[in-house]
Amino acid sequence: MGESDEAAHVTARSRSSGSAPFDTHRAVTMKDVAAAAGVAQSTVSRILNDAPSGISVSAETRRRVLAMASDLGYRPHPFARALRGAPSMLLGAVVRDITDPFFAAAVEVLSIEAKERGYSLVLGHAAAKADEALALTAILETRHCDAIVLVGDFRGERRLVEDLRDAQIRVVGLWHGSERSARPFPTVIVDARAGIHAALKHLTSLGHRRIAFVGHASRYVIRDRQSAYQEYLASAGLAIPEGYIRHVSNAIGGGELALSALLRLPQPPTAILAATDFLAMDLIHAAFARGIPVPERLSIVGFDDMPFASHTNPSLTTVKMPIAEIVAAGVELAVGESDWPANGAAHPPRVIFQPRLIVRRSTAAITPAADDGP
Amino acid sequence: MGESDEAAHVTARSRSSGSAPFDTHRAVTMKDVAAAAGVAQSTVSRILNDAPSGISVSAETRRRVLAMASDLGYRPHPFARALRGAPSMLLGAVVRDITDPFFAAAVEVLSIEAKERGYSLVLGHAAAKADEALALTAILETRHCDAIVLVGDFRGERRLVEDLRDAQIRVVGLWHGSERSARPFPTVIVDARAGIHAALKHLTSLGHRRIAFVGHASRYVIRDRQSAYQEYLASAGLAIPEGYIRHVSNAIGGGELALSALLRLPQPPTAILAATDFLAMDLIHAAFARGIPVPERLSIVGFDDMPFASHTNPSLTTVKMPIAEIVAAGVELAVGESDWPANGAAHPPRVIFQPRLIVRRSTAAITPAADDGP
DNA sequence: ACGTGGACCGCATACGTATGCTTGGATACG
DNA sequence: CGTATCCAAGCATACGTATGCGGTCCACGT
Repeated sequence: MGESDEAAHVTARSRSSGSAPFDTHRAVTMKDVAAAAGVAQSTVSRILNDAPSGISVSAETRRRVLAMASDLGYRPHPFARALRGAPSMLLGAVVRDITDPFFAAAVEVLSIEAKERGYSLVLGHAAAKADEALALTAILETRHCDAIVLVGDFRGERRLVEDLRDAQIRVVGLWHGSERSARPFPTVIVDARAGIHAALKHLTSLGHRRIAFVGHASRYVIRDRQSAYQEYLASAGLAIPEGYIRHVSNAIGGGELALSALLRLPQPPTAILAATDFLAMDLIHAAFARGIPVPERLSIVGFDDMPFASHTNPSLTTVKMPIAEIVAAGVELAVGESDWPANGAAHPPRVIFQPRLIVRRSTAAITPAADDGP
Repeated sequence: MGESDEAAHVTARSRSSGSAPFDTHRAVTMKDVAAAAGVAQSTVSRILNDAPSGISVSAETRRRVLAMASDLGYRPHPFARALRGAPSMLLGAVVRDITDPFFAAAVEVLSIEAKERGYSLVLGHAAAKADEALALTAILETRHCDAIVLVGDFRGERRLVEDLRDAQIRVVGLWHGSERSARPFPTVIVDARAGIHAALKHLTSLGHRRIAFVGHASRYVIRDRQSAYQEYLASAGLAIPEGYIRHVSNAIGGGELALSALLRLPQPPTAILAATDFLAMDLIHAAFARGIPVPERLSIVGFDDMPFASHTNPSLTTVKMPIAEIVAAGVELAVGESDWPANGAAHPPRVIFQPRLIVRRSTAAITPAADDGP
């Protein structure tokens, strides 16, 4: 122990020269490279950046500088570059609720998509219950970024949206707003109405007439889905019995809550349209816990086609979000060669993708037994 | 159309003054604030930063400057600050495989934990099949960060680890390495051996004797779990029949592959230890598809306790990773007041957390029927 | 009246990089 | 031999901020 103790002291002393916590003896700069190669810093800069045009450097000098740069392990300092006006190659992402598996999946894709264009992703902060002040912080801190992409619907954060609209930076909203809502900046969305209608058409074609809706009412996106649900059933001439619309939180336990309420109804539904896959999964789990087989006595359809939707038991019939396409289009709008707003269009562009119904095993034709009520 | 067209032209012309894609008419700087308030830029800096000591500014000047700054909407320029040596408040995260739900969950927690300390998260790139060169890129691009945290085991990327060890920046590895492996930088890990042993003890106490292992062999972490599995069964005097260790990819379909191979064995297992919850879930799904009830005829235990583990059907018996604790400890090491390496310790610190067995419904006591083979 | 000190604030510089302008030298051309 | 031309590379500056240092003004003390 004594020996290692001594060694420790030596290490400690040899480290104590700097005030920085990590004793980072100044990274090597262009100046260092220049000095080592015996040229001016500007020359180093030109060589390393392969100056666009109008310059010229002798092959010998170039070789020497490159060798020195490599020897010394020179790395460009991104901040100094950005200070000169170069893009920071940082893409800010403000995500609605990062604990939501659906958004997590979106962020994954976003990360990959950004990478392919040479951008790194900066995760902004947007706590689920963020007050206005907190939301604002998200922008301030994201000011290093070349562009910001919103992941999720932020219509609820009016202040945030306004600040973003007025910000001197490109902003793109993914899943922000509906086809009918205003668009303060370019958005990429999905035609939720069409998706809901497809899901309901599927259920009615299986013979279902008593279809309930379970969702998280405090989110705009969910309200849109609910509207589409009501609209479709109305146009199909089907009544929505009282209590068939259940508002529960989009968290574990929400499904159980909704299901128990629905089962207490005089005429329980034979099918449930869940506003998200997460809720659908929770509903299936709750149903099994009560011994109600899905889909034999209760059909359940979700929305999103989140990563695990194909691996629940039973696998989930759902409406597939074209996540990859949406994110790709968003990134293109954010850091691609989009010509908005310079093209003089009256409104920011809005790209709308069509979702697709994925029929799996959580839905089945209605049976007499089910029709009697579970 | 004609009128809006004209308006469009006006817009286009009024926008065409700058070369920047977004015509960002130069953000307001301290100089602007200074000019507006009739003071020097340095004075503005002092006032806005509430100079630490030894200065003094008249209340009147301070008021005027603050008012001007607010009026003009001044925002500090993070790059310029960082150039002066201030921390960038950026925390780099290099994640093993962002498409893995377990890591996705870890990133979520990491994001929140970083936020609480005022840091933003920068997602580094580490494609699953990244070659050495690509891996290196991850650091270069992360150079803006104050610290880097590795999420996952990177023992396979030797070059990356070496570069990181020599880098002039704090690095922390989460889930990197085992209790016995070398540690090039501080790490926070979990005692996987203890976890595996607890899971196996649970299975043997339920009467299981024929226990298979399914995992993804190309990952170090999984190999550690496999070693622990072999070690325990050996010490318990249980043989591992040939073919009981199945190496499949940690992706959808891997479970089906492993299960079909196991069922073809002369003596199929009565229980399966899956190296990850993801695989366990896939195995359950595959079992149900074949009409094999879990846990009645086949017990399955996972590892990780990923977000959905409690909501599969049946819910998953698994070993719970203390994700929150691990991430918190990691962030503390990365950006907290850790005294390493200045404290002269011979090795970087290594924090080891204990996992905990969570018994749910995917495991059950062995039955005569199961013992006959599924 | 003259020095002294304190309160208040401006000047100048540095951080690392990119780039316009300039300079030195060599070569070519008249 | 003088001048125009071109290549190679250096000088200087700007980006936005933080800070050591120096300067001005006023009040006060002797």
